[in-house]
Amino acid sequence: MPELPEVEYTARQMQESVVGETIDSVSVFWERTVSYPVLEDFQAEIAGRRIERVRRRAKLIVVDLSGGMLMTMHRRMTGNLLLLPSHWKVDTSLREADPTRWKVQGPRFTPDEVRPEDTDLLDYRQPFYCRTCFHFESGKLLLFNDLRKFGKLQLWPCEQEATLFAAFGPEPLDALFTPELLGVALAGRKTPIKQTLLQQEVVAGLGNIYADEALYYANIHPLRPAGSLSPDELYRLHEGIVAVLSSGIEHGGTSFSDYRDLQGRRGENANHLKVYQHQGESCVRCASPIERIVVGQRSTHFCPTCQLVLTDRSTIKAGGN
DNA sequence: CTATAAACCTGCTGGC
DNA sequence: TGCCAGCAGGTTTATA
Repeated sequence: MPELPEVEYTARQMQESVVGETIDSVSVFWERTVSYPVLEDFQAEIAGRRIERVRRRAKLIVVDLSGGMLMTMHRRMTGNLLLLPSHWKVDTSLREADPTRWKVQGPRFTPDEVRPEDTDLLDYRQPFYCRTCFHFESGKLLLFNDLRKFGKLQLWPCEQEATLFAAFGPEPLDALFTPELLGVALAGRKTPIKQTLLQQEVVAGLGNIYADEALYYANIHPLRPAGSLSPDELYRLHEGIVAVLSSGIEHGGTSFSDYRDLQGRRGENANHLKVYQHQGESCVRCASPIERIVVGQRSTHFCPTCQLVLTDRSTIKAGGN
């Protein structure tokens, strides 16, 4: 679920609220969440380090730590970060009381006393799939929650950064990302544009939701061969990518099911999507029913009228929107 | 190299 | 009501 806007929004919240915190220790409740280095080294190496900066690259949250290390956090499908105030404590009693439930749901967290600022957090008093808990010296807790356990945490020396990010394409919200650069990345590719946009080496950070929305914005059919786009279509697609990602960040991300922000709140961007999960509803531009097909094993939503297959709409005079 | 499928996990939905 | 197959926003790895 978390694509660029959700990761960017959370990284900005972390930059606001956890810079300066020192990590005292890390509790790991699902070992495979830590994918590098081995668990014992991860825990030993990260203890005592101070958080100096939090940023984003592609769909990774990057936490710069004192002493020349960085931690990457990838949320995959259902991963979320949650910051708990210092009067909240972890309760691991379920581990012995109900091992089966513990393995699936993880620990629970409870406040010493309920304070006014806890309003959005009260639902979290039941276990909610916490996989890793960072204990700060201030007493605050940073949780990595992940229902499906696909998310990954890694700790690397800063010198490794270039290698870690080598396979990522351009950042779509960076000024260096232009229609021309997009054209170069897509040139010669015969696979459907929808599939190609999901490849992180082409553009970093797009996922299934925003790829569909960007193609709708640009009036491009998802099955168009990626290398067949005209200069005008590349211009519109570039514009669409920037527009839908910016909108996603502005509205705090898209919360269809699992995504929550650092304070446990939902994002509002689902209210601003035009085609994703709108199959059968009327296109807001032409009123045709939105269709859903499968492209490269992924659900794909589009307007069959606005996004004409294998047609460059720039050649059609004064199109209907 | 491309392309498709399977794997990693749990919860939810829809069909029977 | 109950059970089970199938599906979900991501990425990597294997197989053809």
